[in-house]
Amino acid sequence: MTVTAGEPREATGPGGSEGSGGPGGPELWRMLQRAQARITRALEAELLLGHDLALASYDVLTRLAESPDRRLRMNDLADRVLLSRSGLTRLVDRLQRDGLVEREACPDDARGLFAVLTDDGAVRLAEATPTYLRGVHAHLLGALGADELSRCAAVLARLAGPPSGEG
Amino acid sequence: MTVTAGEPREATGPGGSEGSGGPGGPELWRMLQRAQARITRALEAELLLGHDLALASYDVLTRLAESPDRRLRMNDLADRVLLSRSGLTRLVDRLQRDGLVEREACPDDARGLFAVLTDDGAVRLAEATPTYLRGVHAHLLGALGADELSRCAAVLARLAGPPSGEG
DNA sequence: CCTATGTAGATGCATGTGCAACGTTCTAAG
DNA sequence: CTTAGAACGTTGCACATGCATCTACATAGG
Repeated sequence: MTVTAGEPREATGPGGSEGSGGPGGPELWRMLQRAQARITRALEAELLLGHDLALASYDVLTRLAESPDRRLRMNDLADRVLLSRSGLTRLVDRLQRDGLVEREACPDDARGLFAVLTDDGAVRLAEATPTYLRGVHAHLLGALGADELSRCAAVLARLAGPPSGEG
Repeated sequence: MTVTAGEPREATGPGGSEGSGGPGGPELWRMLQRAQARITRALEAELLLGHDLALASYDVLTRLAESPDRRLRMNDLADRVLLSRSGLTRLVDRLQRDGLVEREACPDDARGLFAVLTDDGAVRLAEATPTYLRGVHAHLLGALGADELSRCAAVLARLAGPPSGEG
């Protein structure tokens, strides 16, 4: 058995315009990973530097702000934020320590908890949002054309699966 | 890095919907994150389940296998693998514990180390590669058309920045 | 030779993450 | 009412990650 079972020996490189033949798969995936990591790090650094806010925290705050009554069940929040349940528990712990979020029991279901955006959290989010938006434009949109943008949106929508961002 | 004086568009305050005017920016970024996370988790789970190999480990093994003499300086490897220096140190530690990789001093530079793919590591990589490829096809290519694929490749190549996979 | 600056990796520490297990509460079945 | 099973959220544990720091080596300048 050879080591290179299905590995593309040597790709044509980033400029190669091969649309079929196979090497597109893993290579595309690598690039997707790289792109995501690059943008994530840039955004995280800018947010952290300017507002002491991690990207995940910003996401939580945003989701909460988007939701009616600024509140969301932990479970739903976890889905939107792309974190495990335990991960969200810890993150909300931290946010609560910082006074950006509160936990509130919901009367309907005694085992359910709401994460509620506090006033302080809303302010912090409002302060950080311009930085976030600026970062997204600089790192994502800056490298894209308008047509590519819409195309990617369609493709990514399929890859991202269930939206889970709509309420 | 200088944050160019971009136009913050609309810094929607708390409660406002950020998407008004164009769903392109943050929404696209959200989808990119979701897509990457989704595929990463699926791949990681499959690789872990079938071969006791984390995705990062698989990446390291692959990079090593692609390189001449199956070896790479730690620094170069860290760039390719999208990990910090310390992160790579720990990962190679684990890989070395498992006998998949070895460290070798290089004669040119006494402070430099090569990470070398062992025979065992090559076997393990060969075993895992079909799973990996299958996963990429299932989760990435399965949702894409051929034309979308090449388009995305071009876009992502730009977003991913320097290839850093080429010598 | 000796010192100063830069580079390659490794390590201490703090943090973040997920899995598995747990307690609690809701729902269904008897 | 009692019991079984499922769902919500939290916690114990191990692990992975990054930043700042540290050691060892390399290179430039005296």
